[in-house]
Amino acid sequence: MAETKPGKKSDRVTIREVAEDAGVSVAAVSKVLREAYGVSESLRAKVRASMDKLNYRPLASARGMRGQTYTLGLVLPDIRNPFFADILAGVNSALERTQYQLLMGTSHSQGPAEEALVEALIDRQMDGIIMIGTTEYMDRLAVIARQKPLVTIGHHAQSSEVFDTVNNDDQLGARLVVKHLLGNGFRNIAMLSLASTTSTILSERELGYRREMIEQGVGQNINIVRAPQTLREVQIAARRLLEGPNRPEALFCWTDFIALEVISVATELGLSIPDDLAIVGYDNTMYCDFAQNGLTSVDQSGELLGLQSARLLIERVRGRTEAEHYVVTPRVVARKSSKRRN
Amino acid sequence: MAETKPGKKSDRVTIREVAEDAGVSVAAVSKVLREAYGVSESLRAKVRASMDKLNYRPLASARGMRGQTYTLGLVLPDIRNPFFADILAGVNSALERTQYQLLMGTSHSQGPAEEALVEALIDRQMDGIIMIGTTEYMDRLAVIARQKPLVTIGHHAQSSEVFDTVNNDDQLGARLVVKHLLGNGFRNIAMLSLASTTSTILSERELGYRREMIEQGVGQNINIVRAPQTLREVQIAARRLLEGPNRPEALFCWTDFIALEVISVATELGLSIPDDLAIVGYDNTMYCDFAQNGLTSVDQSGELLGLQSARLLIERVRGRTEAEHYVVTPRVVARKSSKRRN
DNA sequence: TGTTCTACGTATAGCGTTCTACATTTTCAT
DNA sequence: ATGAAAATGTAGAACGCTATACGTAGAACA
Repeated sequence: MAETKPGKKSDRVTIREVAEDAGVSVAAVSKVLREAYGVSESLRAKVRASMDKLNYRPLASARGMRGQTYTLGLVLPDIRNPFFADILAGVNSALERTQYQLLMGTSHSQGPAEEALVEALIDRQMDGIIMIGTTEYMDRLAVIARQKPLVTIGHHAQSSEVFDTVNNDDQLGARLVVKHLLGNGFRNIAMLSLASTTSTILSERELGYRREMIEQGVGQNINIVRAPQTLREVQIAARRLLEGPNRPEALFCWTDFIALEVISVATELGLSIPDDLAIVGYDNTMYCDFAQNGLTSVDQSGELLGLQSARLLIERVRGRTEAEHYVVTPRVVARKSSKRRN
Repeated sequence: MAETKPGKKSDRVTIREVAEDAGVSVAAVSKVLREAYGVSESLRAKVRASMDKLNYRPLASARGMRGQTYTLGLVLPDIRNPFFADILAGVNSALERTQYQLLMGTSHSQGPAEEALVEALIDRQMDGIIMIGTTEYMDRLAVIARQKPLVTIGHHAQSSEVFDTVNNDDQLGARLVVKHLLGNGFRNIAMLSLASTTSTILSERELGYRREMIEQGVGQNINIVRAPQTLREVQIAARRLLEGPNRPEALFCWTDFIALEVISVATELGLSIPDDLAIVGYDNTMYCDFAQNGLTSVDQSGELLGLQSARLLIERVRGRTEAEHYVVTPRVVARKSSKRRN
């Protein structure tokens, strides 16, 4: 085993060597690889044997020059949000027995970074792209969709003709929360939302909250506080809300992660949960279940969302062109943080 | 704007078109792209202008066929552990102003999946790879390192000649925890570790815990419980430990995430923290700071680890061949969960 | 005035696949 | 038997870059 120039000249097995070993043409091997039409069972077996024997693995870049790379890209706004782990689990399980591989990138919730990341994924020849909680505008998404198959998760664009969407019914989710809280005796319900001009899921939730509050006759209590993404800002907003006059009896937070932060602030202020303040989150992530949190939350089944998005994306990669829109029905999972007042 | 066959024929600008627009050769454009030697200032300006004008972006796959892809791969064992978000932030900030792009994949803490993922990254022509908390054996890592520049985070292999490592001093970290707990009046200190045969960081921590316990004269209290990765198993192990005879006064958990789970179990059992049970985690993730957790933890500065690993990896990609090993000194961040007993 | 460098550009052969076009063989009605 | 159609295989031109090898000026030196 002569040591070559370190880290340079790779001893990779190529399709040509497989072909020689199997005594067939390169084209034949390629056909086997792609499971293309026109290969006899015996030829396939021969080639497969050679591939195994030589431990051959096709080079994705080379494949990408002509066809697919069998790589799907996932854009994540924020790796800190544990909900995304659920989605990811779903995506990965959908991809398990396929030859597709998932590669992710994070955009840190920032617009320009997200755009750059998507471009990077396109430059790297992803066969398709899944975008979670994107902040891009509709026209930008259309531009992306023109270049690569696209599925969004957590972005309401059911009218889109050019890409697929996967969502839960956010408006219903918010309505369920209001109903649940009212049913437990909380009437002065505020909502802690995100200061974003482009989040369609937030506007759906706000809409649901507003409508349900009005329909249930507590419209006068509507109070939406919008804070920026950062934990510090959320903390400030929560503190102001909880220390100010007319403190709400219950607070509906736009994501579990934020709700946990609010629990922390409330605890520090000496408030008792849920007696002084009920708290409800969204996503029903695993942290909700911890006894010290006991957080009531809306379950939108992240794993299912991930699974469906992967399924839709692969369909698109395989050639489907009409848009599909998948919607999950959310449900409230009640825990300590919103137990009936005594 | 004639609509081509949807999603197929891309209208990507190629290097050839840039060359034509700028009135130079393809080779010249390539040189500008790679910042290679032998380009005059005027030519560079001309080419740059054309690239901007045509909105040219090189195709990574094509570049990869001959040279670099300017893509780095990151292998994550488990996206749920919030500590990895800190590392990632460091890596990304190191890559910010470079032309390198980071792509991640998760292996769900499973050996075979991790190996497959690394192969997938190699097949996709990553210029280099960062592996976090790998469970691979040394010889496998050497095989990987022979194919691509490699840096590990959270894997003690300071003797490695073929890849770089980035770590905190885990043995010291464990010692500091024991010292801290003893200083706060807890003498019966148990350790909740991971059932893994390959984790070098765990064996380092166990070693540090053992040694410090002995050196401090409480060697008779040494008690290491090893649980598998899953939350359910951890819950069972924790419950057994806390309900059994000779319940420890303090429990040192191998990662914050697990410590939070233990807090949950202890709370459910009606134990008061820290009076009945002190708890210490590792990694000092953001959840430690939440008032409902107030978790004492060991800070190993994930962001710094990430930053350094990216720096080392790029150095390697650029040609360095001697191994480097970076070590961070950990420190205990004390919070409510280990306050002095009264 | 040569001669030798140095700086700057270009032509072009790959890199490892895919896929179209075509050639050959086999199958199947008639 | 006889075509026609189906099945199976191959050759070879791309794909968009990189990098080697080489050409050509002008500068520097003797």
